Amino acid sequence: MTSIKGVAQLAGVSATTAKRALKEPDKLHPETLRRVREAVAQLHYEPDLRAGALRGGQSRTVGVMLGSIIEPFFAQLARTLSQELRRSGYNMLLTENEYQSEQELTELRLLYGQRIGALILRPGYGDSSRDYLARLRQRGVFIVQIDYCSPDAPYPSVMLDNSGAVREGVRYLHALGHRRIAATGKFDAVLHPESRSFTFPSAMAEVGLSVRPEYERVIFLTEENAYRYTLDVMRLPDPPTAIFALTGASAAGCFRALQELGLSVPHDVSLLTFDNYSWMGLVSPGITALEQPAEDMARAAVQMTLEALSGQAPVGSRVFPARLVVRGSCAPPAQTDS
Amino acid sequence: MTSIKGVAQLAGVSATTAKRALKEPDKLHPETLRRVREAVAQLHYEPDLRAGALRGGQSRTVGVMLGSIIEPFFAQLARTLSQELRRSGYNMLLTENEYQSEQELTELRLLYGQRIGALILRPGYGDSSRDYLARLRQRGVFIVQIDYCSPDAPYPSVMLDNSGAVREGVRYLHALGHRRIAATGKFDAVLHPESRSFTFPSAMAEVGLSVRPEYERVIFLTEENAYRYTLDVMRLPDPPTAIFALTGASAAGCFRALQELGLSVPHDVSLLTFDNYSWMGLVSPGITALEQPAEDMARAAVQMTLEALSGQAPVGSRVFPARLVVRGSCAPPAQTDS
DNA sequence: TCAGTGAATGGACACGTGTCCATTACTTAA
DNA sequence: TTAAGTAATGGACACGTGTCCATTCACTGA
Repeated sequence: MTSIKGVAQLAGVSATTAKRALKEPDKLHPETLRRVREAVAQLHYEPDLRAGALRGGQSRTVGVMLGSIIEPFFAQLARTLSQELRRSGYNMLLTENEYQSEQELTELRLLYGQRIGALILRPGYGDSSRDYLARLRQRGVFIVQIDYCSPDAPYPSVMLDNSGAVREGVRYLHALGHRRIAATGKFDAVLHPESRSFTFPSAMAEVGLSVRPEYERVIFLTEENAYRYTLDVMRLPDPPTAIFALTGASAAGCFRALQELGLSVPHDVSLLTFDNYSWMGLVSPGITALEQPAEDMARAAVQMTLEALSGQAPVGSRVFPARLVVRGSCAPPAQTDS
Repeated sequence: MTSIKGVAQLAGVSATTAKRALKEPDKLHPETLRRVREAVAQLHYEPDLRAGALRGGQSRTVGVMLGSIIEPFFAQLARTLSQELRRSGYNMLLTENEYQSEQELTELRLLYGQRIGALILRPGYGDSSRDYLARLRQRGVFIVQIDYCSPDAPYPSVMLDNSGAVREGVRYLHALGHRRIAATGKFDAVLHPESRSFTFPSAMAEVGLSVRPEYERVIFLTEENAYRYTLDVMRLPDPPTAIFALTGASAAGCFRALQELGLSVPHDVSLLTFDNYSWMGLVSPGITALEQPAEDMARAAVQMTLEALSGQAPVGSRVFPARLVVRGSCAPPAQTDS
């Protein structure tokens, strides 16, 4: 029983006075303050933040739900989110939905059991948790989306400029002379509702190209699926001269498939990817990548959260540009086609 | 105000009865049960777990402190720890100490503010948090160490068999014919107190070799330091014919340095590493690695935690063997030396 | 002298839950 | 018929904190 009462008893004051020694030391007589502080030190008293939150209605805990902790992009997000929240005295409760709204719903229940005051969310695909999120919001939980936005979700967001990045990538490959370009994954409202795959066809059209139907596959973006996809399209009669990996994880699958096929990058085929992971500088050739500013995005999300929790005016969404990191995996195609 | 009282009021029963509908439905009249359940559904009531923990003295939250979330090994640990704890109804509060006990102390204070019931800890280096950990333990917080043990820390642990793995690695390189072997980092009580670097000299002695003094550097294990270390030792008059990277992160630094020096692996120098990270299969040649069973270790730590929290007898520490994954980065040295 | 002021401190209550004991009504056995 | 037992339910209190109001006392100014 090392509560504020124990401290008060040892210092010979009331619980209220003891608490004031911690929160409003100015209002105390110096001698009283000294006695209370001595008691605190002697008992190593530390307040129970749960009890305070219970009474105050204010929660110092922020829930963070990401797609997959072991993805370097999300790991970096998690680290920066945690650091920034800590710096402001908040705790982070971290979970993952593995990109599925069913799992998200389960995890959200547990988060709300801890009465999180805000939620930083990379939404999963599907609408299983839509109603639950709306209820959370209605109960005062501030929600900000990061990295991906559910369709029609009425919450502010911190996003990469995915459309712009896809356009930049396509322009880059087009300028090198590529005409047959494949992207890992075709847009699909259920399995792959990302704006990257959504934008790809129009980005191609803007440079006067169209996506070959035989390159289009609806896949759930994992390394394994990207691996199989690459094997498939590279065995077509007219294989792509460039592959655009829409996530860092899928790039690993693409690269592995190209290695197994004995294809030389960038001589036989060019590879461009989202996310700048450290291994991309270690392989030969290095992979040219569209880097996401994960730390900046995390900081923005925390800032929006803190502002909302302190009752400030609602802030708008934020969009960050990608940065093209040129390495050696993209080059003009060996044989130009008409 | 969607508390149990609201539910009780709507169902026309007392708060006690409403609670029983959730915890001991057998003790209720079927009709009453139905009414309460209807009220729960209508209000979307979900209990505040903090309040329950406050009264019950029992915390359903486990603190997890790791070295660095963005290290794949720790990321994998975090994922499995989270999943296993969730499965048993526990929440995970995740933090990192960046290998330093000073930061660890700060984070521990915040964790204890949430009254964690147990702590799964990869300790940082130094003794800044030793007393605080002892106090936590005294207050009933179960503590289990994972991946690394502080010297003299009286807590159970879940460890890799680091000594055995180092011996296996050295024997493997020795059997290939290597005599000049360098390990990233010399043992140091402050900067690098790991048993891997501690064991390395005796493992060498067991196969009749000694560590060349000019290979020995005390370094804090980061990718950058391993990079510089490799540049240094490979420029010596008698450079090593094999480098033993003691962590996956340092392996990246070693590999980058070898690339920059224009050295061919394994022709000019062999590379063996701890941790089997996915990029190690993508580079050419693939890196031969001593894999840690991260998932098994996480499951063991959770099991020990749950047993301790349920008041069972204290369990002993557990040790897991490493698994040698042979790829292409180790081969006999080009020129044998006497 | 007295009302007014401000500093210093204490006490009661509320937050939402779990635990313990009390109460009511109804059934069963002697 | 009565005592005992059981099922079903309700009420009071405690956990550790924050908030609000009350109390005491000394000091100031008219």
